[in-house]
Amino acid sequence: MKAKPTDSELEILTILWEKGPSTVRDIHEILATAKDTGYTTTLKTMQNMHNKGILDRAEQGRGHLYTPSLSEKETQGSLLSNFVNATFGGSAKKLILRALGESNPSQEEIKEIRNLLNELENKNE
Amino acid sequence: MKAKPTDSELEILTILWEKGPSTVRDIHEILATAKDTGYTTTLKTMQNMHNKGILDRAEQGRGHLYTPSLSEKETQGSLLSNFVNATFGGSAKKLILRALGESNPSQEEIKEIRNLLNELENKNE
DNA sequence: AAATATATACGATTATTTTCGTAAGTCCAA
DNA sequence: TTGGACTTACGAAAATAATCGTATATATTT
Repeated sequence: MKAKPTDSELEILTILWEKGPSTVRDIHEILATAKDTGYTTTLKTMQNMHNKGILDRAEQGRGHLYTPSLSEKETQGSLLSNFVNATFGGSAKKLILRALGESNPSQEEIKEIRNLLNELENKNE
Repeated sequence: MKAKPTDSELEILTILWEKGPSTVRDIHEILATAKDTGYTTTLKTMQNMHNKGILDRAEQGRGHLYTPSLSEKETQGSLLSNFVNATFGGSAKKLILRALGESNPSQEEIKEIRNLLNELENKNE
């Protein structure tokens, strides 16, 4: 029953997925290359996330080391399911067809998707 | 440069996509079956959407008839692109693989997706 | 015509999100 | 041992979203 991250929180999660357990300083330095924001803003947001149960933290020297309390996959899955319901009336097929149509998948990517389709088909037998 | 709809606004857009041009009353009656909310709340939200340029409206009798100012497809496309960037680091492939893995596509749906993959492949030649 | 029903407009309240200033503690170096 | 660099905690302001009450106008019914 974890809370859904806000947009700002998701930015931080994305960095944590990429970099692994990090301090506020670590996150802030990366965040600050992309947008103009103060250190205490990043700190506060991460504290909020910790209070909501979105991030775990451990003592490390003077400060803390933060990690997401759910895995990248779990969080993406829950956001995806939410998004499909809200935007595509719950139809994953519609979302997939639209995403395929609008992205420009390479031959390699098309192959990967085909492979997964084959697997899914076999599972259904 | 249209504003991104909020969650509440998206609920209303979804009904408009389904029902076509509607009055506040029309929308509210449908909304009220799914959640406990007051008429003036629905009215205010639709007025906000009109002010933001998300909805157009025309006089009809005493009241107004509202229509989305962008098509269902345009809005879904823009929300999708936003979501892929924020949640899947911009990788449509990742989103598609995840959506396929977590939904349970029927044989029929798998077929449709394969067809689209074939089309895309031919286009790239 | 008077009462009733229905529509909009508007402002106010509450909740949530985003932002940051300031205080206070800790560590290290001059 | 004093001062700077860095940390967290806390609170509050500012921005955005969601909710609804009340006033007003217009139509419908009796």
